[in-house]
Amino acid sequence: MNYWLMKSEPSVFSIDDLRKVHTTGWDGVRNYQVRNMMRDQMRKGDLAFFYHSSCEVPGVVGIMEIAGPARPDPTAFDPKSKYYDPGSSPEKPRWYLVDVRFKRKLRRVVTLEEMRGEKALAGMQLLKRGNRLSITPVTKKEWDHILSMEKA
DNA sequence: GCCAACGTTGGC
DNA sequence: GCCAACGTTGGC
Repeated sequence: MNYWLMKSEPSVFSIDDLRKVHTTGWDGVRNYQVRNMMRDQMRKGDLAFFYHSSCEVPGVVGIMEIAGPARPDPTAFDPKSKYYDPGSSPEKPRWYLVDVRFKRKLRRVVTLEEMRGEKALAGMQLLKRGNRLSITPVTKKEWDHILSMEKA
Protein backbone atom coordinates (compact mmCIF):
# COMPACT_ATOMS: atom_id res chain seq x y z
CA MET A 1 0.00 0.00 0.00
CA ASN A 2 1.51 3.28 -1.16
CA TYR A 3 0.79 6.92 -0.48
CA TRP A 4 0.88 9.79 -2.95
CA LEU A 5 0.32 13.49 -3.37
CA MET A 6 -1.38 14.69 -6.53
CA LYS A 7 -1.50 18.33 -7.58
CA SER A 8 -4.31 20.06 -9.34
CA GLU A 9 -5.10 23.69 -9.95
CA PRO A 10 -8.45 24.32 -8.27
CA SER A 11 -9.47 26.67 -11.08
CA VAL A 12 -9.22 23.67 -13.41
CA PHE A 13 -10.25 20.81 -11.13
CA SER A 14 -10.76 21.17 -7.38
CA ILE A 15 -11.48 18.85 -4.48
CA ASP A 16 -15.10 20.00 -4.62
CA ASP A 17 -15.25 19.03 -8.28
CA LEU A 18 -13.99 15.57 -7.35
CA ARG A 19 -16.55 15.30 -4.56
CA LYS A 20 -19.29 16.02 -7.07
CA VAL A 21 -18.19 13.48 -9.68
CA HIS A 22 -16.97 11.03 -7.03
CA THR A 23 -14.66 9.15 -9.39
CA THR A 24 -12.69 10.41 -12.36
CA GLY A 25 -9.72 9.69 -14.57
CA TRP A 26 -6.70 11.80 -13.57
CA ASP A 27 -6.04 12.86 -17.16
CA GLY A 28 -3.69 15.29 -18.80
CA VAL A 29 -0.41 14.07 -17.31
CA ARG A 30 2.26 14.79 -19.93
CA ASN A 31 5.43 14.14 -17.99
CA TYR A 32 7.30 10.86 -18.40
CA GLN A 33 8.38 10.54 -14.78
CA VAL A 34 4.84 11.01 -13.57
CA ARG A 35 3.50 8.68 -16.21
CA ASN A 36 5.91 5.97 -15.13
CA MET A 37 4.89 6.36 -11.51
CA MET A 38 1.24 5.98 -12.39
CA ARG A 39 1.85 3.05 -14.69
CA ASP A 40 4.41 1.13 -12.66
CA GLN A 41 3.92 2.00 -9.02
CA MET A 42 0.36 3.09 -8.34
CA ARG A 43 -1.98 0.35 -7.26
CA LYS A 44 -5.67 0.10 -6.67
CA GLY A 45 -6.31 0.91 -3.02
CA ASP A 46 -3.39 3.32 -2.65
CA LEU A 47 -4.27 6.59 -0.97
CA ALA A 48 -3.42 10.06 -2.23
CA PHE A 49 -3.57 13.59 -0.93
CA PHE A 50 -5.37 16.05 -3.17
CA TYR A 51 -3.19 19.17 -3.36
CA HIS A 52 -4.31 22.57 -4.64
CA SER A 53 -1.54 24.31 -6.60
CA SER A 54 -1.19 27.69 -8.29
CA CYS A 55 -3.80 29.29 -6.08
CA GLU A 56 -4.14 31.65 -3.15
CA VAL A 57 -3.35 29.08 -0.46
CA PRO A 58 -1.51 26.08 -1.90
CA GLY A 59 -1.82 22.96 0.24
CA VAL A 60 -3.37 19.60 0.95
CA VAL A 61 -7.16 19.76 0.86
CA GLY A 62 -8.41 16.18 0.77
CA ILE A 63 -7.91 12.46 0.44
CA MET A 64 -8.70 10.17 -2.45
CA GLU A 65 -8.20 6.54 -3.28
CA ILE A 66 -6.66 5.07 -6.40
CA ALA A 67 -9.64 3.25 -7.89
CA GLY A 68 -7.93 1.16 -10.53
CA PRO A 69 -4.71 0.45 -12.40
CA ALA A 70 -3.28 2.86 -14.96
CA ARG A 71 -4.98 2.87 -18.35
CA PRO A 72 -4.32 4.84 -21.56
CA ASP A 73 -5.32 8.51 -21.31
CA PRO A 74 -8.08 9.00 -23.90
CA THR A 75 -7.56 12.79 -24.05
CA ALA A 76 -4.29 12.09 -25.89
CA PHE A 77 -6.31 10.63 -28.79
CA ASP A 78 -8.76 13.52 -29.05
CA PRO A 79 -7.72 16.24 -31.51
CA LYS A 80 -10.10 18.66 -29.78
CA SER A 81 -8.52 18.15 -26.37
CA LYS A 82 -5.85 20.50 -25.11
CA TYR A 83 -4.01 17.35 -24.07
CA TYR A 84 -4.05 15.92 -27.59
CA ASP A 85 -0.82 14.23 -28.62
CA PRO A 86 -0.64 12.97 -32.21
CA GLY A 87 2.24 10.76 -31.12
CA SER A 88 -0.10 8.68 -29.00
CA SER A 89 -2.59 6.21 -30.43
CA PRO A 90 -4.94 3.60 -28.95
CA GLU A 91 -2.70 0.95 -30.52
CA LYS A 92 0.42 2.49 -29.04
CA PRO A 93 -0.55 4.77 -26.16
CA ARG A 94 2.06 7.17 -24.87
CA TRP A 95 0.14 8.62 -21.91
CA TYR A 96 -1.66 6.97 -19.03
CA LEU A 97 -4.00 7.97 -16.25
CA VAL A 98 -5.27 6.43 -13.06
CA ASP A 99 -8.83 6.55 -11.80
CA VAL A 100 -9.28 8.29 -8.46
CA ARG A 101 -12.17 8.17 -6.01
CA PHE A 102 -13.12 10.88 -3.52
CA LYS A 103 -12.68 9.85 0.12
CA ARG A 104 -13.01 13.02 2.14
CA LYS A 105 -12.02 16.65 2.49
CA LEU A 106 -9.66 17.61 5.25
CA ARG A 107 -11.23 19.67 8.02
CA ARG A 108 -8.99 22.52 6.90
CA VAL A 109 -6.27 23.20 4.36
CA VAL A 110 -2.88 21.98 5.51
CA THR A 111 -0.89 24.66 3.75
CA LEU A 112 2.39 24.42 1.93
CA GLU A 113 3.74 27.13 4.22
CA GLU A 114 2.92 25.08 7.34
CA MET A 115 4.42 21.95 5.87
CA ARG A 116 7.65 23.80 5.15
CA GLY A 117 7.87 24.60 8.84
CA GLU A 118 7.65 20.98 9.99
CA LYS A 119 10.87 19.18 10.82
CA ALA A 120 9.15 15.83 10.32
CA LEU A 121 8.46 16.75 6.69
CA ALA A 122 11.90 18.09 5.84
CA GLY A 123 12.62 15.22 3.44
CA MET A 124 9.33 15.36 1.59
CA GLN A 125 9.71 15.34 -2.16
CA LEU A 126 7.03 17.99 -2.55
CA LEU A 127 9.15 20.43 -0.55
CA LYS A 128 12.38 19.84 -2.40
CA ARG A 129 13.78 22.72 -4.38
CA GLY A 130 12.77 22.77 -7.98
CA ASN A 131 10.24 19.99 -7.63
CA ARG A 132 7.68 20.32 -10.38
CA LEU A 133 6.23 16.84 -10.57
CA SER A 134 2.45 16.82 -10.38
CA ILE A 135 2.50 13.51 -8.52
CA THR A 136 5.00 12.64 -5.79
CA PRO A 137 5.29 9.69 -3.43
CA VAL A 138 4.59 10.26 0.26
CA THR A 139 5.94 8.04 3.03
CA LYS A 140 3.65 6.57 5.66
CA LYS A 141 5.37 8.78 8.26
CA GLU A 142 4.77 11.91 6.20
CA TRP A 143 1.19 10.84 5.55
CA ASP A 144 0.45 10.38 9.24
CA HIS A 145 2.20 13.59 10.15
CA ILE A 146 0.15 15.66 7.72
CA LEU A 147 -3.03 14.09 9.04
CA SER A 148 -1.96 15.01 12.58
CA MET A 149 -1.57 18.62 11.41
CA GLU A 150 -5.17 18.63 10.26
CA LYS A 151 -6.33 18.52 13.86
CA ALA A 152 -4.17 21.39 15.04
C1' DG B 1 3.37 39.28 -13.61
C1' DC B 2 8.00 37.62 -12.34
C1' DC B 3 11.26 34.21 -12.39
C1' DA B 4 13.80 29.90 -10.84
C1' DA B 5 14.16 25.37 -12.02
C1' DC B 6 13.25 22.03 -14.75
C1' DG B 7 11.92 19.23 -19.15
C1' DT B 8 11.76 19.04 -24.19
C1' DT B 9 13.13 20.03 -28.84
C1' DG B 10 15.98 20.22 -32.64
C1' DG B 11 20.17 21.82 -35.15
C1' DC B 12 24.72 20.47 -35.57
C1' DG C 1 25.53 13.25 -27.98
C1' DC C 2 25.84 18.23 -26.94
C1' DC C 3 23.62 22.27 -25.81
C1' DA C 4 21.02 26.61 -26.78
C1' DA C 5 16.48 27.99 -27.15
C1' DC C 6 12.12 27.46 -25.78
C1' DG C 7 8.08 25.89 -22.96
C1' DT C 8 6.02 24.72 -18.49
C1' DT C 9 5.28 24.61 -13.56
C1' DG C 10 4.12 26.83 -9.59
C1' DG C 11 5.40 29.72 -5.58
C1' DC C 12 5.57 34.32 -4.56
